[in-house]
Amino acid sequence: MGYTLEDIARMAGVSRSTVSRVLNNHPNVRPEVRERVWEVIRRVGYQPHAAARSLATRRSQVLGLVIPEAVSTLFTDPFFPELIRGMTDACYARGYLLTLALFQSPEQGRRLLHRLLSSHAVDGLIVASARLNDPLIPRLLEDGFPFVSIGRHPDPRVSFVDADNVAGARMAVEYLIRRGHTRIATITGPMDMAAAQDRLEGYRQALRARGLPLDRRYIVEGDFTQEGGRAAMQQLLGLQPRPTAVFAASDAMAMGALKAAREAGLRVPGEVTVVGFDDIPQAAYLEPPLTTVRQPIVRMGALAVQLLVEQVERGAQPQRVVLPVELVVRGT
Amino acid sequence: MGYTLEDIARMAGVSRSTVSRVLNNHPNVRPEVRERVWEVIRRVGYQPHAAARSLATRRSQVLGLVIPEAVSTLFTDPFFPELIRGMTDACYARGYLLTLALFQSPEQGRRLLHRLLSSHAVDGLIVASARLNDPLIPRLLEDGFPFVSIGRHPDPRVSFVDADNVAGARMAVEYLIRRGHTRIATITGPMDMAAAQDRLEGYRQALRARGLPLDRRYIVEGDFTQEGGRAAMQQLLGLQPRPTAVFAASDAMAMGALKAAREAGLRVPGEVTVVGFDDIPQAAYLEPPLTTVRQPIVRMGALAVQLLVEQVERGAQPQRVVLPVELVVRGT
DNA sequence: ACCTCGCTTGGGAGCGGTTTCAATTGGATG
DNA sequence: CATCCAATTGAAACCGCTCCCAAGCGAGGT
Repeated sequence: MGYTLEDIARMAGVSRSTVSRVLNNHPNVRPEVRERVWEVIRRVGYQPHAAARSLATRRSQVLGLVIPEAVSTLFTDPFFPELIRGMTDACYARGYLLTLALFQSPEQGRRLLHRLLSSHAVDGLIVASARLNDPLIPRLLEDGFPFVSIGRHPDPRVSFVDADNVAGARMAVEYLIRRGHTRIATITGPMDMAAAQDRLEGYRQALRARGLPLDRRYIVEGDFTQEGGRAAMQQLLGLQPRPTAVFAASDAMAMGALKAAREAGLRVPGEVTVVGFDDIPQAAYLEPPLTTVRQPIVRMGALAVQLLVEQVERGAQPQRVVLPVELVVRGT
Repeated sequence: MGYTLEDIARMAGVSRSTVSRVLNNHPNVRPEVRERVWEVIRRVGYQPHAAARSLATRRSQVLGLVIPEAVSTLFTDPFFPELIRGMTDACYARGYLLTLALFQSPEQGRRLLHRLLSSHAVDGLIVASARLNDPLIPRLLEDGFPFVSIGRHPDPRVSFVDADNVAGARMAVEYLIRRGHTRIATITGPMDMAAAQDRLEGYRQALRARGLPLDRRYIVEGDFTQEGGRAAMQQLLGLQPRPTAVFAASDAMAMGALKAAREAGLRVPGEVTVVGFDDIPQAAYLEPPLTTVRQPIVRMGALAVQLLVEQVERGAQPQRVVLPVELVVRGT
């Protein structure tokens, strides 16, 4: 606790500069000196002072995870913990730390963001699934600040990592079609989120590909929450003819839909079938177990960190990565 | 982007020192000068360079949230997001940032912790519900490093914030007793966690207080997960006489228990009643809605930050806070 | 034997703040 | 009007690291 470069240098009988070179793997150090210095470093468990190093390198070795207020209500989704797991591991492996920027209001968001950026507290940001019209992203672009978005963004300057939501939704709906359903409804997410748009697009593509009619009334907007799914399902159950299957754009909404169906006295499955999206842990435990679409969330987090670090350290160009998803067929 | 103290000083026609004094609210600055300096600071949106300040003050203004590997499997619980919400807000309000230390293995944990501590990257840590025998806490104590535990710890030198698990469990079991149950079983958490011990203790107290017998076979250890709850319930259902009610020490386990009961062909409620603990969002949506115990998680997070900051900034003595919980009676 | 050149090494100037200390100022006091 | 003291201000040292630059060194070439 409390050694400095100077101390290590003295103990190893060299200068501060040499110890610094050893620490940073500079080539021009005689091997035996290098070893002698490492010896001392290991022995006393020396770690360079983060702030001092940041000050000199103009790098904080910290990344930030931004969760805008618009999605912070979804924060209790298991999506975020998994994302964070993927991100922290990738960060630590590269010598970075991960800090949280959780906004509860636009005002708080603006203030915190300003502080974060202009105090040089973070080298780059990962923005978790903002709404498409969130002012956050234009602002970061304007500032030229390195960031990666989780979830696609139309602007070509934006790096992002996304799951193939279109394909996932298509697979889910095709599955329903193969099971013989023809009156298939969907409960979408908030339509200002890319994931919601893409899942709806996948639904449309699947119907079109099989030549099924597209009934506007069968498309109801939800908000990715259980309660929203329930409300949307109640609306669907009032239709004539009633849909026999529903593709919910999230498992939470699928659970709400199931509840609504049961409350209406319908047998599930039997009179109505529901599939979801996300593969949250509960999905397997529902009665009946939910067929759903699994995204590689941990990988997405890790990849986002990788892209961001490349951007920060080597000024890499914007990259757009879409990862494949997987249909998980269960009881329904 | 990129003003320094020097720049501000020049623009305001004063010296670096004076600007520093203004920023840090030192008393001895003439009011008109102070105002003139603030003027400039606001106009250009100046923020001091975090690393430079840290280097000089020997404070990073960053707190860390440690999630030991033992509980990182529970990370998908809604418990953590809520805790984090409470913590981030409290941090921002005090000018701190929150960084994550998520361990996936003891080895990774040790390394990261060493790096965190000796690089002065964080001023203090909040340790999320470690197991009682986790070597983490003795180590922090030995280093004299400021930290607060979420969940009680026997060592008197440890500051902690905890929910009143004993009372919560007692309330849940008393509720079952009032409903006329006499054969009440419990599914506990891992017994090396304080919360699990305390909830079991509450169960015991309730039975004892009402003069009900304590049947060892009615106490089965789970692991706080849904699957663990299911397995434990299967064991309970094999007993003669079968318990008519079960207190599960977590909602996740309660859900697993419900599933096991249904798989065994039992009516719920009716042939068996289940209550839980935690009040996770799904609890209200179960069929039937789950009676459970709610902890003030957000407040716990905020309070932990407050205690930690007092410890860091004013060297406050260890404090132990236990917050009241609330029984949420639902359908069961 | 002398010179060049490349590899090692150490010295020192920052990086952008805080804080000590001494100098200056202005008002109160005798 | 001279003296003293507190309030205000600026200069400079320092926090611990990186990196530029110049000096020292030995090897290879002539």
